[in-house]
Amino acid sequence: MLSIPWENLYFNVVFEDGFAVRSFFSEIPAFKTEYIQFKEQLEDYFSGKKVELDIPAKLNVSPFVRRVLEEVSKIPYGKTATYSDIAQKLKTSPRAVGQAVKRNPVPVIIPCHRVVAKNGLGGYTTSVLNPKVSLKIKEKLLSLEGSGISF
DNA sequence: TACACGACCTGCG
DNA sequence: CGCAGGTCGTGTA
Repeated sequence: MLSIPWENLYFNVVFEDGFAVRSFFSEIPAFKTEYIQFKEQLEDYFSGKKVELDIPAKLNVSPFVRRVLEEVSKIPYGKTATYSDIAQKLKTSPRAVGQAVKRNPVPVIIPCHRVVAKNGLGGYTTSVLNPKVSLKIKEKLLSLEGSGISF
């Protein structure tokens, strides 16, 4: 487990057998951070260094969601893709993609914040926080990566 | 099986 | 602008 401070929040990750299984944002640190392998990598990321996160995750999701998240993982640091881009690659619909990324158990580690709507930002519902705050997080993650998005 | 519901998109007025 | 209609995987019953 670990909790890393960022902005006025904390980013928390749950590990099992060396795999990330769940991550979320919270106002209060959810865990007492023990030493783990990926702490420094994440701290670098949140401090604004351009690091491609490389953290193994164990996903307990449907085959379809897995395929979508697989595509999402390919979006490079600082870039974005639209829901319909991904839909086209997987021969499905943008809405189905939206549902799939919504079920991403490990936000940030699988960069679902890089998936945006064609006209706008799209949504973001990870964490225990309310939707408005969540969306703010998405925006800040994108600007942290310097995606050059202005809304 | 059936149905309602999206972190969407497109076309029409 | 607004809005209907299309889309397709999921959860629930």
